[in-house]
Amino acid sequence: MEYRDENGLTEQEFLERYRPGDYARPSVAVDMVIFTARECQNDNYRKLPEKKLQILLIKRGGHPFLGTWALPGGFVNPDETTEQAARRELLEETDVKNVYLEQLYTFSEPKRDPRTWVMSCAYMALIDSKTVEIHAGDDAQCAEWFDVSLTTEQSRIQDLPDGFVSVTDYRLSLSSGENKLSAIVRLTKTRNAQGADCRYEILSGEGLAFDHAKIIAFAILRLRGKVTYTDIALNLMAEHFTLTELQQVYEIILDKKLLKAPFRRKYGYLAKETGLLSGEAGHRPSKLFEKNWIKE
Amino acid sequence: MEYRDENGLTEQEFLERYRPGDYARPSVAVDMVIFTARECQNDNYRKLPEKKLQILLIKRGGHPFLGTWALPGGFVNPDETTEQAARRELLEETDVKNVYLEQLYTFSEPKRDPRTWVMSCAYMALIDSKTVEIHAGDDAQCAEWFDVSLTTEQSRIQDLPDGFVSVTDYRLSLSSGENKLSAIVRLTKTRNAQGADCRYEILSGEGLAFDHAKIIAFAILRLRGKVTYTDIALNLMAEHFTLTELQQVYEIILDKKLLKAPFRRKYGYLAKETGLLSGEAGHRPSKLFEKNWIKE
DNA sequence: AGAATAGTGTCTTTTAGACACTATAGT
DNA sequence: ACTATAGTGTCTAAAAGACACTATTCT
Repeated sequence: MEYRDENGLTEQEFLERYRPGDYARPSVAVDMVIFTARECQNDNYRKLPEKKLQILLIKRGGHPFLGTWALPGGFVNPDETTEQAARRELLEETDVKNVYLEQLYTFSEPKRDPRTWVMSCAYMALIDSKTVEIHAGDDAQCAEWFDVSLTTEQSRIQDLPDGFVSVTDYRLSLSSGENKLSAIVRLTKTRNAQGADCRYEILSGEGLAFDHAKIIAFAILRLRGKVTYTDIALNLMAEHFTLTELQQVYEIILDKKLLKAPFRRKYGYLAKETGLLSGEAGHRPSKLFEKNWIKE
Repeated sequence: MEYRDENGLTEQEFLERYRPGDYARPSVAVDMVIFTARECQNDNYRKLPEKKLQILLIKRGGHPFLGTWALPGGFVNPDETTEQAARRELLEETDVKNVYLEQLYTFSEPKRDPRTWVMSCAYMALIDSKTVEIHAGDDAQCAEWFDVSLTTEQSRIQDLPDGFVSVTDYRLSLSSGENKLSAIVRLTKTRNAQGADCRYEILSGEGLAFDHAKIIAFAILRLRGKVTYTDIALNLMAEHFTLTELQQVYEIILDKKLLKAPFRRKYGYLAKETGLLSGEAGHRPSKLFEKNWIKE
């Protein structure tokens, strides 16, 4: 292109002369909500182990929010995309190289970090619990898997002349042995002629750093939303799995029981028979399947 | 909180002494894909006006990409969220204050802007074409509404031992009178044990600045995905509308014809009767409806 | 034998798709 | 009367929900 601008410069010349201005720039971090579905121990040899939805949190070893728990993450370098930064951090924190990674949302409240202007590009990662090991990172005292649940505490809808406002308070609960964290995250949806809006706020919560309660709630709602119409749940499964295990994963994500027969009719196509059988349980063995990704 | 860190500082003391380090920081911009559904003129007095899906583009008046067309947008200030920045820019560019605004994705390829490290937090805005006026912004020569379409040019799926790779080439076409822009955007989806990935690249394209072809394609695919299971399309409607108009909006978003009766059964609940009737067309008048937002 | 899970059959209800029909204002 | 759209009825096929039934392994 040989256009010249009002100073008579070509693009090449312009770029050679270009100096970044003095505009303020934010730091940009990535924060990761790393989900896994882990089996708990069981007393009864006959019963199947229960599954729990878990996320990885790191205890902060420095200010701010010293002593509280935070999502794994770090700053983005100038030579990488946010996704590359997320993968790099994931590799530092865990030993997992290949995972499902999805960008969620960029949180940009100017005061979300008390130090300075920091935006957070949040990612959701899904990994098979069997392939993970935790590495304690540099700036972390320790990393722990927390059982996580998000339940509706209260929900109100108010009609407007030409729309409505709905306010839902979610309780986010996290627990790992002795450590129990909890927060209330409010989602306010407004819809009328004056526009459409969707706002998250943290009403209360102890023990979680920054706005991470908001990010976790956002991630769970996204996961819940996508699980029924995508194959996203397969990313939480091991190489071989039973249909009951797949159903358990759906149940912990959706936080409700499902009926067996309709579940298998609806989602059975996500699993491909391998000919293998599970065994050594106090009951009939089940077929082992492998992932059958939806091709599109 | 009265925890002290390894230097014996409380959080308060730490923050007072905190100086931002010398880490490189990106500039962060917002770019907006502003959709509207506009009626075209018609020759036959009997026929209904056709609707077109349009987006707003601005002709660049300076380097880089001088003379090409770009999405409206601008840099985020330190005292605002990306969403506030998007609303501010929207108000500068058009006179629209209240719109549906949804964050799409943060594009962060280090070289996406030839000047310097600039991330773009992309937003999608939906507005009723009847309420918009265009203001030419400061740095813009002119702003125009472009008819937009995204069609599949080619699609290939290759099986992997434990998954697949799918490659879809989309043709993005934009036109506004004499101005015709076109680009091919490739979406590569990989899914196997080595991870799950979804990557957009611009294969070819003239006349669109930066990576904006990618952003526009992303926005259209998001809009298409959401229109069938949300009330998002209502944001493109005027205060009063007919069911046929609503169906037209679905058709231009999905880029296919729909049957009338099933459409009305499925989406009729999005419209609330007003008792009003349209008239002065060469055929039977139709009921005028108002928006009936889904409450949840 | 009995417990616990694996896996299937079938009924009902709901929803989607296809198409045909009737209704009505304006020229 | 004719045109183009408005609006409805109905048939079929597919999908979702509920529940009951049979099958199988290990202690």
